[in-house]
Amino acid sequence: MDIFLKTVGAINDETRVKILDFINKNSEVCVCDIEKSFNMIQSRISRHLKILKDAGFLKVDRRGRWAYYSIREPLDSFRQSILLEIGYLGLDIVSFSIENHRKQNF
Amino acid sequence: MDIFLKTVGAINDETRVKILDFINKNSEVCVCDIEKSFNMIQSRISRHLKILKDAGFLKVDRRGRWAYYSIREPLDSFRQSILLEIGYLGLDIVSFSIENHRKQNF
DNA sequence: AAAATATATCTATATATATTGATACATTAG
DNA sequence: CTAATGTATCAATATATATAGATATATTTT
Repeated sequence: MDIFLKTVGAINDETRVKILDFINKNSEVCVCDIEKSFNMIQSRISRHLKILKDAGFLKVDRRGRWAYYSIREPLDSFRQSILLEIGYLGLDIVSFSIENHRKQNF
Repeated sequence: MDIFLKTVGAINDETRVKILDFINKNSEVCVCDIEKSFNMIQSRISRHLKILKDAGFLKVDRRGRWAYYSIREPLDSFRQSILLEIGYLGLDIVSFSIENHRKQNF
């Protein structure tokens, strides 16, 4: 029950639903990408990312001074159905351009 | 987004998850059945049932002085996946005996 | 080493939600 | 009609969660 409620609690917030959808559509993003696209202060985003990660939706990969967040794989069918449902919401694609630091990594 | 958050908010509560599972396993129950099985005061149960109903999980059928709650049909695939996941939680089956007033209705 | 950058965490406060007890309303029994 | 029963709603309070701003930490650049 605790894990279920943690999972559900994580998506019971408009900001986190949008962030989750954003990451799902952009494969891998750093906190600063979200910060710029959502126009929110960084502490708020970090907090939401932690909640989504602890709920089993995200994984983090720290490279250099950046923390890259992406959808955790493999994802169980319940969380998959949640991502699918969020996809149906038709949330606006937030403008997002790959930063210079990332281009250098490719 | 509003409907999504209402749906998710409805299952973001241990009591409601248990009530939903109870109704799912018992097909159709009245408020008093839940009251007896869960040992909770009636106003609390009515409030939770309203939230679950407004979130699209339940339907009510008023017959006589009783309000019978059951899983709404048809249920979309997202809510179905939620019920399935709740079923996996293996919540204890709460003891439940059909009341006399219900036997008379059959 | 010092400054700059990216992210995480803490603290105080604001906002939302759950609970209880009281009360209202509707239906049925006497 | 009146009392009893089942359910819904309201008001006050308790508890949980979100937010902003401050601060901490870790990495990289100079």
